[in-house]
Amino acid sequence: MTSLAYPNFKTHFSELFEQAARAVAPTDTPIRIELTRTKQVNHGDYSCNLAMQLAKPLHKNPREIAQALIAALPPSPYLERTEIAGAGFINLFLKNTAKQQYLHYVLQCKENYGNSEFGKNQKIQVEFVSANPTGPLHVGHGRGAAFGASLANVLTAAGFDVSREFYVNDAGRQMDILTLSTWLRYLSLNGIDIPFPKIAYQGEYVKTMAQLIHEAHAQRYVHRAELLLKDLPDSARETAIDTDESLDKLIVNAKKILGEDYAYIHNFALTEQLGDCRNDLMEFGVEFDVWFSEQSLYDGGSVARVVELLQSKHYLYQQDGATWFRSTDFGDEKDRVVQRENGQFTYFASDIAYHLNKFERGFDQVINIWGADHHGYIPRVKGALKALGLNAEKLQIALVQFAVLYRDGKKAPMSTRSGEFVTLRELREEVGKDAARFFYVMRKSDQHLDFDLDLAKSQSNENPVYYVQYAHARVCSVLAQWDGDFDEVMKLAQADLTALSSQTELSLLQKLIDFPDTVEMAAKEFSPHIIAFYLRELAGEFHSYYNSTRFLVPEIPIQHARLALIASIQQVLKNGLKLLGVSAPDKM
RNA sequence: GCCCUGGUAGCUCAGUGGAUAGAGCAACCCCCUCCUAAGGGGUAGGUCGCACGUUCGAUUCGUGUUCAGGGCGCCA
Repeated sequence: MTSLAYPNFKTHFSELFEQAARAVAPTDTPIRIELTRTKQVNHGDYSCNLAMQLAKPLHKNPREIAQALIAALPPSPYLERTEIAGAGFINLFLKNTAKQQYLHYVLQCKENYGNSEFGKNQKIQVEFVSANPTGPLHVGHGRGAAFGASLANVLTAAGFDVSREFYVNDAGRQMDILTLSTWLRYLSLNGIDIPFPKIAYQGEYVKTMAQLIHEAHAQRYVHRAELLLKDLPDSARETAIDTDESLDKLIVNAKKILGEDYAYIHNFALTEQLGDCRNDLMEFGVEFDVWFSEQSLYDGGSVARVVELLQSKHYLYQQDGATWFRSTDFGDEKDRVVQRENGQFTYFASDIAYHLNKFERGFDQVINIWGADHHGYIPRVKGALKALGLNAEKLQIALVQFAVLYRDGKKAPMSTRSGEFVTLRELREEVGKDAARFFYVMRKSDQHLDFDLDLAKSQSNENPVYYVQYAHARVCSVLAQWDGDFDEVMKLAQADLTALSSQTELSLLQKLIDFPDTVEMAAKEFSPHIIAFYLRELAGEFHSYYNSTRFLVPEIPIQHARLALIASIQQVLKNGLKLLGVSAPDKM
């Protein structure tokens, strides 16, 4: 192998076929070079269907075309032979030496192996989680977090310039309800008891915040109950409020009574909850580059401005006192309100401003990760972008289905009512970060996920997380027992590798070669689960190898060659697990 | 009613316009004087929901149909 600037074999062969096609077919023939990995060993390593594609435009027998293509194929130092098979497949057989020498490349790249230039450094934003900071994250948010973080890692590895963003809904009515809830709990601590509204935040964490405020400021925010209940029906003194209308009145009264103190409680609750959320996510291995405040869009006038902009483009109209956006012009089912009768902008309005802001920041691509229950929201947001004259294609929405927890074979309740929901923190405490991260991305994101808590906790061969991690630990253990030092492991990159010639070894080599393509595929398809499946397959082949073959054999060339192979496997397992946010332990 | 998803082995799920449709679990049989058995080997298990169409070729694409889950607020 003269050039150690190791190519991606798929790309390399694609280029050769491109040239061959030009020699065989007229230049204006539309061609799509498709190289796929074969499933069966006797079909070689890669397969190309070009001859069958060309059969129609060239009016020739595919096998005949295949022969012509092979004749026109420029020579490659990595290619052992080609074969025409079946209806006209061209099967490519890699040289064993090409596969063996490839290990040098893997060991040189180390933690960078698997990375590619696929994304061409394009700026891409991934916005995910973006949960209301009104309480702890629950297991539904967990899936969005695990998916988004893994996707962002995969995109980074595939050569994109990724920015991870959390949109903080710090402006809406939900924050007002949290503020009110906190204050009511605080009043209760001070002996002023008003029946706690059924639709306010019930969780214990609200009481905790109230306690903290009480400890820091004693009676400073105490006011008479009569003032708070002004304009509300007399029944509110005895029975808890359960309508949105009454709750809104309470909020209005609270703002009036507290004046500037309202902002204090609001900010206190926001800071507490956001801090808790950030902390929770950090412990889950999920971090963000940007925390974007919704309130800032109001403060800076962006929301009002974007509404005016739509107005000037005649996409808005008045009806029933509200201002509507003509989203039906862009394929939505109905028009949507941007400004309510009471003058307040809707969440949709700030969302338009937010998306405009994203586009103004110059991303080549913007990805929103939403819960699947938001799918009906897509046409109106894209519609708004089109109305603003922006390229809505740049925005892609990845929908994540909910996860359903199973315990003892039965659904675990996941209600958000009355504060009794399973939090992400509880899940992490129960099954651990690694199992949670892995299980969340084991399935395609747009599929329902059955999360088996017992399986995730089990320390057995049934647990796929341990299966992969164990493969890594096993390699570590072998390398630890080898009486060479760490520098010698590096020197393995110089080992003579021709000893790696068994079917199992060649298959493992090919599996390692596949890793960058797998990462690229996962990035292209927004599908980190592909990495999880890949890792399980690689671990499986390794375990099988481990059981069939001894590595620490007396013959040094064989020993070094095998150690180079398992060291490479170790590296790829580690790199892959890192993409998923799962640790690669040395010992288990 | 309209709009999304999905229906693949007993269960949970991958997969692809192509060559004999895969994995894990469960079931059954086997393997530790041997680098971690949290492992491995083997057996068995399928009309890829149903029908029609496009194609040289469909489990994959399209249409219809059926079943299941979700979504359709001046909520976020």
